[in-house]
Amino acid sequence: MRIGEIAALVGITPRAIRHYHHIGLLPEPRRQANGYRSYSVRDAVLLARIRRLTELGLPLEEVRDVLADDAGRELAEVLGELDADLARQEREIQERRRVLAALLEDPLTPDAPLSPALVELLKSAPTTASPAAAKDREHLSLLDTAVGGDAVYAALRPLAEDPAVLRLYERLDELDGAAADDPRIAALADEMAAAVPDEVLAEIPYIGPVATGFGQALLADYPPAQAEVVRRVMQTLTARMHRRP
Amino acid sequence: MRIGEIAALVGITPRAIRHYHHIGLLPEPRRQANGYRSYSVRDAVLLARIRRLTELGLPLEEVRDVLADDAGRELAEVLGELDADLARQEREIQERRRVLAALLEDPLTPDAPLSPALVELLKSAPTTASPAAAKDREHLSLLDTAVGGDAVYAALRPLAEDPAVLRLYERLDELDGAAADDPRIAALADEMAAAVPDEVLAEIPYIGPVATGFGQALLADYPPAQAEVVRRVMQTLTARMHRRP
DNA sequence: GCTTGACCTTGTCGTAGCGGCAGGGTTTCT
DNA sequence: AGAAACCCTGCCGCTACGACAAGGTCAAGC
Repeated sequence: MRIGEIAALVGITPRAIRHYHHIGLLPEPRRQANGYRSYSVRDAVLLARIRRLTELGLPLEEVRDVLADDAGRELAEVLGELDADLARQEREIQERRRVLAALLEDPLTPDAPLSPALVELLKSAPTTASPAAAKDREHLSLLDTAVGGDAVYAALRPLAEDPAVLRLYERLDELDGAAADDPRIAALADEMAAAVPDEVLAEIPYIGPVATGFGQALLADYPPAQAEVVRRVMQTLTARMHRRP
Repeated sequence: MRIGEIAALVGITPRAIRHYHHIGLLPEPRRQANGYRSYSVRDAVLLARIRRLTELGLPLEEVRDVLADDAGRELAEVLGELDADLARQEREIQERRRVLAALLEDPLTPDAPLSPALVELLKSAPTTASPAAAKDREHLSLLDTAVGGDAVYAALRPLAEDPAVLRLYERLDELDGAAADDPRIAALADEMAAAVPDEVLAEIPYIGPVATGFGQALLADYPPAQAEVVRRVMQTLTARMHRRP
């Protein structure tokens, strides 16, 4: 038999057969005078076994082991491991589909998939057009992957629902074009820091000193006066975290 | 932030981030004087979205589309397709596990995974030490992948259960070292061909002329006298297939 | 001041299982 | 005799990075 013939017989492609030769899964058959590979029925039987094993999802390397070892016990063991692996994959897929279903069911799906707990929190917050509030929501989506966990969101809920917080955001917005020594900065920073309850701080691992890379990056994201407010708030909060370990 | 910092923040590796830059999924940030990449909070938010999307199993190319398009509708569509894809994978895995369970349950599992129908057929056949019978069982395992289908095995069952067939195998075995013109050949070939019922021929697509690659390969698998028997049987059977289309 | 260790940089190779293509020879049908 | 349908070898491409290699940078400790 030539390669196309045996390939059609066992239902695989000639390319796959050559690949099996290449990796040593199937020995090269003898050649005809013209260089064509000449296959025997025994080759076909072997290829049929290979096909059935690979269709189960067995990697080629393990197929080789099974064919090499004078099978029996080896095969059952390998298939057992394969089943365990497939079971794991199945659980992973089901978990992902569970998350997906939750996302698709909620027509909100802002523009990024968020944890259900955070979606819940964002829903509970009053809507506002404040750019500062929008930016904070982005930071929350970062918190979602960086920290995660329902405890944070539970601690944040009173803050999110408090309409007074909106006024703080608006006052921050008003500092957009202001200078870094604007007189409104000190009071706003004090009030913002005071608005954050201890429970929230307890849930956030450790922001680190303001001079940290993340702190610098955060400040760089704001215009001067707002950055100064953020800097003071961070300083106050980290001091509070240190005082109450 | 430097790359290691932002990587730890969003829970991925620096290598992955560089990879995202390389494929254009995330734009390169500006560099510090020493050449280090300098990341902003916005980058972190983007990376967090990327991470959540990839964790769902979304390929990076589609993640790029979702981030590029001013999302909303696009996202839901992509996630819908993803869910359909995952559902398909889940079905495939379940099917494979179903087959695996059947194989593992049956302590027989000769040395290759066979279709349940074929296993059933082999069980129904009387055990024998005949080499010719063993070879035929290998050919059956080839038939399993080449043709498949319960109808073939149903048609073969009376043949498999017939103890008289064993005598035919034994007579074939006796021709092992014989010459190609042995006087026992003609009678044995006739009887073997006669033993194959029409129902079996009806289920086998078309063997093709004896001179075909497969026919040649099959004959090459037998010593001279046996090959001559097989050749005659094949000839008779193909003639019968032609007479009754 | 000098070393050590933990970072960062670029680049290349490897992964599983083939598909696709290039560039060439063979056989077979018309 | 030309075209279609085979066959050959060999190399690139795919996913989503991990694992090097070979070097530059920076803070801390001796």
